[in-house]
Amino acid sequence: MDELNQPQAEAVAHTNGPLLIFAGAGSGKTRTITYRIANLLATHHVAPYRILAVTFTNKAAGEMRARLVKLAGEDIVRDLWVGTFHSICARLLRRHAVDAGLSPNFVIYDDADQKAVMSRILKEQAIDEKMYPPRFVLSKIHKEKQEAKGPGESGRERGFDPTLQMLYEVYERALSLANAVDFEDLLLKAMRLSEDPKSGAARLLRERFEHVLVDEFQDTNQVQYRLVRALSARTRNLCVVGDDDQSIYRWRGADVRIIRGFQTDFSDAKVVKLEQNYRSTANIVAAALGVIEPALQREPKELWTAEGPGAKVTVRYGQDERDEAAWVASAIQRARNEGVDLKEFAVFYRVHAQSRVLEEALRARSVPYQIIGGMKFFERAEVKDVLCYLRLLDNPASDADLLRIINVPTRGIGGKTVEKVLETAQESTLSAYDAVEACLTRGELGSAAQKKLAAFRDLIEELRALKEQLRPSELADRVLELTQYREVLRNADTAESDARLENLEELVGSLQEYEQDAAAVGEEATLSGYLERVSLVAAVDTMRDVPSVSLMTVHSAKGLEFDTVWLTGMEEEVFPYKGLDASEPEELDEERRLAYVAVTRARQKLNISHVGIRNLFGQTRYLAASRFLADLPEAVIERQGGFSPRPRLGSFNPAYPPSRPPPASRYPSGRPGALRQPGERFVDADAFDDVPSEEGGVRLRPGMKVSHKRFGRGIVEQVEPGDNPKVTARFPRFGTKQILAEFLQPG
DNA sequence: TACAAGCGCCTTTTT
DNA sequence: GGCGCTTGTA
Repeated sequence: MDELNQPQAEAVAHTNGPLLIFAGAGSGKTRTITYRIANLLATHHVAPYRILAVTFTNKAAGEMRARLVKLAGEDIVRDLWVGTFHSICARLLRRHAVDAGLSPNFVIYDDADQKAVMSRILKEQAIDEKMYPPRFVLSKIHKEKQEAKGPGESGRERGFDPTLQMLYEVYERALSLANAVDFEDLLLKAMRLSEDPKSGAARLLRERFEHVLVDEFQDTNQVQYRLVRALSARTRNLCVVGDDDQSIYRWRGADVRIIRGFQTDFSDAKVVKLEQNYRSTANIVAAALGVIEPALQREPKELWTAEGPGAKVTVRYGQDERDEAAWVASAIQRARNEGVDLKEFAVFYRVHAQSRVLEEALRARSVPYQIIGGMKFFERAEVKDVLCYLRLLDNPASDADLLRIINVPTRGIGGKTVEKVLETAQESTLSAYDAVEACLTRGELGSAAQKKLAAFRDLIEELRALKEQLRPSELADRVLELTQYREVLRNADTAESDARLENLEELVGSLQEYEQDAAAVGEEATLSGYLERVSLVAAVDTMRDVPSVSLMTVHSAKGLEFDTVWLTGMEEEVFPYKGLDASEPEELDEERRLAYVAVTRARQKLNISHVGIRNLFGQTRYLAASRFLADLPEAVIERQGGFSPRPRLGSFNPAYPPSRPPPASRYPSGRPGALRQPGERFVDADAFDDVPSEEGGVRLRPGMKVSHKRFGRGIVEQVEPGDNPKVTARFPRFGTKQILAEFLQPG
């Protein structure tokens, strides 16, 4: 215990009653929590299954477990409850499903599933999607759920018109019929269950835990707060750890006032402040404080460090995003040539859309990188398809899954037939799958449709029978066989269909891995268990421990640290992000906190960059330096490439003109079609020299990478010259296609 | 019914 | 620049 400083030791030793730990960035928070738990286990002999520790990501949970194994031993750690809010809630709900109004095999609908459900509802209710975009409706509903408001409780005074009200009700009914929950439901249902004064299950829950610990407490929402309060109500041993300066999930319902008001709710709470930073150099800490201090509201505290100043923070002004990417990538390449481990490098940006240019620059220099977030493995079309089969087998009531795979791979069941099935489901309040059966019995379909639908029903029934006898991974394998998914891809026989096949084999592999994990902790490997695990992976959970640079959004970077960090895109409208509501100063504060999180991730060296012109979302914009840069203390920074504090909109700062005007192709909206003449930019029919043309366009030839609006990236196989050149190209998700060259972009 | 093409829409951050 | 819905054709 003598390795801990004074406040850390206090936080470990205070084992009775509410405890609030304000843990500044880099103040040894994880270490403190780990020691605290170890102390509870070893000194106070608390049974491990009576300790609940909530972390923000599965990765953080894994790391905490790993540390505890060293301190307390594997056998003990196995019985601890460690996990994210969502995974803990899912676990509790499976145990007490009936009390929560679910069956234990409930399915978790992700964003795409939820949107599909809502789109269908809008169609059924004949509501114009333009007036009520599914995403908008869902965001309204989620907001209600985050504040524990049911469909009956969101009146007009909360900005809920009767239509929204109705949609909320119908959506809830649809999920309930499908035995499905969304992310908010996991929390809300667990909270309702644990608060229920009458239910026996609730009493069990409330008596279950002796100690409850919550990490990243500044990012909890009302429902999560009520849940942990209920779970710790008996002993009041609730330990919360967080830093209000790092609260960055307001848009997801997180309420920074919860941590700030904790002492009001628990007037006897012991408060400990960890303010010594052990992570970063003094210059970086000074930069971080410069960024956070102007925030309107903060809990009073001061981060300090005993470290030396270290290198200055580099602030670089660049011409455009390509220039920025080249700067980042070549610096990383140099460091790599000197033998530095790329694992210690990270590049941050505000939005995912900024990653592409960085990727290209890194790839051009053969620098290995990994992108955290963006398109996940489990969101790939073929992987999601097979998961939907598995989900349907696990829970046939799940309409969203049935609708996705009823004609995948294509088996001749068209829109008409599906419509008929849905009508039947609607009329008789059946699940879509039951409605399939009903349609077949009634025999109102044409004979071809009847036959095909019956074949589908037989397929699902056969698989359902197999489900009882096989392990999940074996079942997945049978799905690939019996649906002919594998066969269809094999027949396509392109490099890309091979890639899809590989993804599917990887999916089967991930099921096997799950079975091994389950065996290791002595649990039964169930399909539900696997599907739940897949639904609740965070972006950082997929981060691999390999020697490569990590690219991620600042949000994903929370809780991580690296020796060297590049913080890119520090411009007004990008960071702070433009869509901010000017009437809400709290939103600007949150952007500021986000910048603070970014800066405090770096241990040794921080590089910040901003540019004058940026292409984002297909628009070219002239950007001023982020206001947050002006808050960096001049003494700790060194500038490169000059500085443009506030260029006027639409003009360059005369001191730093770009060396060449942006190419015309950068103005898609201003000059549509200027470079879009078929044959001019993309294809030269008679000469296949790979000489880039003046405009930066490239001639197409076999073997070249191209991208298509719908099919994504692919490879050119053949080019058919002519006035209207045609190209045969292969696309990973769609196979080989013949496409007019004008619809292809190189790269 | 399947597929290619056309068109309009959006566009933060994520469990 | 990407996605999903609609339209036209085989």
